[in-house]
Amino acid sequence: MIGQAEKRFDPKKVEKESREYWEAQGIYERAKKRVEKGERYYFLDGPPYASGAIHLGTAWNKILKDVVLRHLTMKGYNVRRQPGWDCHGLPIEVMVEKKHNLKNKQEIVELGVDRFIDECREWALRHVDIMTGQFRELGVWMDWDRPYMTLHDEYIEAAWWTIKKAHEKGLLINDFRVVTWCPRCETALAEAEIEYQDRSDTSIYVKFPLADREGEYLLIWTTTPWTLIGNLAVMVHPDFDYARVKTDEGVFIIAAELAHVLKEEFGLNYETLETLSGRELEGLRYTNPLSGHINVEPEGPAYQVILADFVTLEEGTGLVHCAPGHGPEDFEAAEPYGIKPICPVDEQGRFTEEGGKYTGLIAKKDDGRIIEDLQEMDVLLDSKKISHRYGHCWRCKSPIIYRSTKQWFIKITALKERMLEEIEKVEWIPEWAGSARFRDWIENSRDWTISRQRYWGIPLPVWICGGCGRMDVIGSRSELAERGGSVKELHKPYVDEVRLRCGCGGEMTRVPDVLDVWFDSGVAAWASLGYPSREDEFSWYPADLIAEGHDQTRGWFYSLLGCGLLAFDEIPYRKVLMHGFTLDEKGNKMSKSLGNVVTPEEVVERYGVDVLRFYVLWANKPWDDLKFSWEEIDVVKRAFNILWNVYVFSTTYMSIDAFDPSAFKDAGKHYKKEDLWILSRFNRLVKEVNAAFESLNLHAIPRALQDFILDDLSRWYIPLIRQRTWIEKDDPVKLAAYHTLWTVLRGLSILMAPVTPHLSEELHRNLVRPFGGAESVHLEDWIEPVEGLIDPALEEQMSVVRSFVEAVSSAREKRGIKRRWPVKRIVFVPEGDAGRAVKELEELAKAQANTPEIVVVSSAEAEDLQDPERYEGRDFDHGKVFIDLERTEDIIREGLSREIVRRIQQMRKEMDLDVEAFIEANIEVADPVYAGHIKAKEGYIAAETRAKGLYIKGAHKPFKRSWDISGKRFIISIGKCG
RNA sequence: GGGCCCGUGGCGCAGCCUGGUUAGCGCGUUCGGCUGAUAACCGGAAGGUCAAGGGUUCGAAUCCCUUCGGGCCCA
Repeated sequence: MIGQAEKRFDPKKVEKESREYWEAQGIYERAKKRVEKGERYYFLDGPPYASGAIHLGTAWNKILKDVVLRHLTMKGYNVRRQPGWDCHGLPIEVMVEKKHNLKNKQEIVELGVDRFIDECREWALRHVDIMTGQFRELGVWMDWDRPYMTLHDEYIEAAWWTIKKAHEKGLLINDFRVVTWCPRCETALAEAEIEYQDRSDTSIYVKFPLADREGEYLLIWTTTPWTLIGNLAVMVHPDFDYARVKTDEGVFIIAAELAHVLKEEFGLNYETLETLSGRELEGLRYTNPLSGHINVEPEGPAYQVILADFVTLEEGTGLVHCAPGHGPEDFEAAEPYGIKPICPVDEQGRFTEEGGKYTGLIAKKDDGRIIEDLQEMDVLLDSKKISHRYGHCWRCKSPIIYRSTKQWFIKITALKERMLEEIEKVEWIPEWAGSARFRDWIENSRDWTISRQRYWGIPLPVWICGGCGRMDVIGSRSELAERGGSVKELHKPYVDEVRLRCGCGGEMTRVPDVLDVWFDSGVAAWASLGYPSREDEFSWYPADLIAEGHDQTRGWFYSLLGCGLLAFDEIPYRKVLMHGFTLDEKGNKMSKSLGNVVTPEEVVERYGVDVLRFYVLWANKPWDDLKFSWEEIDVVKRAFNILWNVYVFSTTYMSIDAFDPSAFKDAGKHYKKEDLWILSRFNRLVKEVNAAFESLNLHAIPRALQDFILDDLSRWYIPLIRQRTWIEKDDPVKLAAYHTLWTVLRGLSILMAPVTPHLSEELHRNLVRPFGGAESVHLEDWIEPVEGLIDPALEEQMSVVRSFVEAVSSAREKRGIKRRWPVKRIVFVPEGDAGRAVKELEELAKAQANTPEIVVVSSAEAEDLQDPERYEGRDFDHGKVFIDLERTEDIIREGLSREIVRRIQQMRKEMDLDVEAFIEANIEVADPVYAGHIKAKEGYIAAETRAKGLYIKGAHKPFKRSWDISGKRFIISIGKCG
């Protein structure tokens, strides 16, 4: 039977009990078992990086996923919900390096690569455990004991197989490329691994002397002086105008539009000699003043003016220095001219032998030395500090440099058109995530450099023959074995020891690189299914849904797409829910340095998990950024409190009466208007919630729930049935109210289960489970609306009555008449159908307006109500109400007795009496007229307050209070009976 | 420089796709009320050029264009 709920909502207690119940009864496993024959639904979890603790953003991410998946499970889908972990890569390497205080790669080798790898693995696994615990604490239901991890051999094989596919398609290329490079980590970085931050650098204006014209110079500007060593050309825009200007420092060539800086910045007077288009400057030869100091001869027609469309007039001089070895755009601009890059900078950013005079200097760091030289050569026009955005390594924060190196890359640009076709097949939520944001990213995409010169990652499965140079790509462990290579595990350094025999008789060794971690996660759609090592789970493919933050546009959404095209010529997911970032209250990024970080743990500590879950859905649309606010979360908690109060109210009476919903068969016959109304509202809510789930407009779910619970259920329905709950015995009028309330609460427990799994379980445990319900709310069938119960006409009528009652309240307030005091009658001059609404629902309208009589009249008949002594009128949306102010003796007696009742109830409560306890009461008032009033209502007062004996001016009872009612002094005393 | 998102009372957000009542909700402010679901809650009031300008339309917060401001990503 239904038990009395705890008076106070204690989320932690509720959550602990629900959690323990699930554990003890294996509810998660049973929920999966229940739908194992259902239609399959492949959800693919984006693997969080196993580097540390979860934060609010990752919590939000998993909560969104959990809500959607719980709902699908209740709908009967056989949902795959395997969590994933991104375990390789530089961040973990950096952690281990820090632990051993390692400065560079050489020291890793000295420590031992095998040991280093072991520690990286250990680090990853430990953090997977920690983070798993944190996700579990959020009530997230996933297969925590069988996650996919990128470090498993089976997973690595899937990546190898995919690389092999790329090779077969001719898309795996090994060539020179200008790549972003971290000199500390000594590796290439992907675009996704670069963080842009403001930094201060020296920018310089340099004069490049023209070859055949004494005293005439190209004027260039740069923020990276060290790259001048690799300068091989100067770029101009073909369509811009360039001016030859005469100054005291010589003749300069500068963009016509920017010539004014000569005067403004350097105080040089100038005179324009002629204006030429960029096109006319093409081929003009010049001398790089530093070229004499270096020890490398450039290939091709270097040191000339070349054309490039991307030159702008935003800053500088409109002539851009071109170092093809140190800028991808420079590289591309120089290529058509046959100018080959030089790159006299090694992995650590140090100038090599080729750097001649500059050998040993550090790129970027030693800009000052180069500037000094330029000064000495009298080609430096100016230098100044500027602040600009510059790329930094995402892990160690070192400023990146560009180097031209031989790297392995996927020629993804060849697939651009296919990618654009494929994204059309996907349902994007919101729509613009695909059609605009992702499309734009793809259109601007470049080839994907997948090789990294590091240790902790998936080894590149490429072996090259030392003899003939033949290259083989190995697709699996078994293929490796067939070629005679056995290996303990597929990581470095073990896999590096494998030598293969080449057809030419030579020995093949592995390319020592590992893969970009984005490639790891890119293969997740089949790697997590164990494919191609095994095929037993592959029938799940492709993924029905992925859900990640908008940063993944350039990350996972993209790597999945790219790898999907390599492997299966298709996009490997069908639907994408893209969500936002979590920000602080002011909309700033949460960061340790700003001290504004809010952790999921502290929110849970203060409010409980269900409130957090509800809040992150409720606060805004999933795809907008979430500004976390303690005040807002407090609002959510208050709403929970109100729901809990409804629950307490319900169980208080249901438990006293031992209400059994399953025994009350013909409830329908006894339903009153308000019951039908709340059932109509409830079914409308079900429709709304279902539509919101369907479209993944997840914010609409908690908002609809909250509106229903607060506005319809707590503020209106409960007051309407309050009188009925006080009826003694098994009156069907009361039982019908219970039954209605029970039906709504049962439905709510199911509707809310995906969002607030713990609280729902508590409601379900007490109200539903004992009466033929499933053993957990999460084992219930999802709820569908009953269209026949939705009654728009009744809802409209009720809405009229609500505003009618509000208008009456407003009129009362104006005259200072409390709601407790009845008014003799109410005259209503309706507009439209409003009169009918009030008549149809007259009984409850009278009760709520507290009047024995409501008269509906035409506006003509209302003419004689203009007496302000007698009537107070009020306009509202549906007409005008007049309250009759006449205070008859009946009214005084009624109002007075209700005042007394309310005081006695208050005193009962202060004595902490049971709701059912009986009392004796004594009332004393000096005025005999008032004593008479009370005497007249004796029966009513006694019944309402459960008083067996009610005395007027009798002996005092133990608990005595003095009250002022309508200016009279009353002394009331009560005592518990027997 | 490019792409995208956001801009609605003091604050936080719905509504916009699919144009049509007096633009909703919560917080806050203020006044009042209620009291056996109340360490709660309820109601009234004040408070809005729907960022600005232009256009389409009988009608624009909603559709289109431009501008401004904020954010993210890219260059």
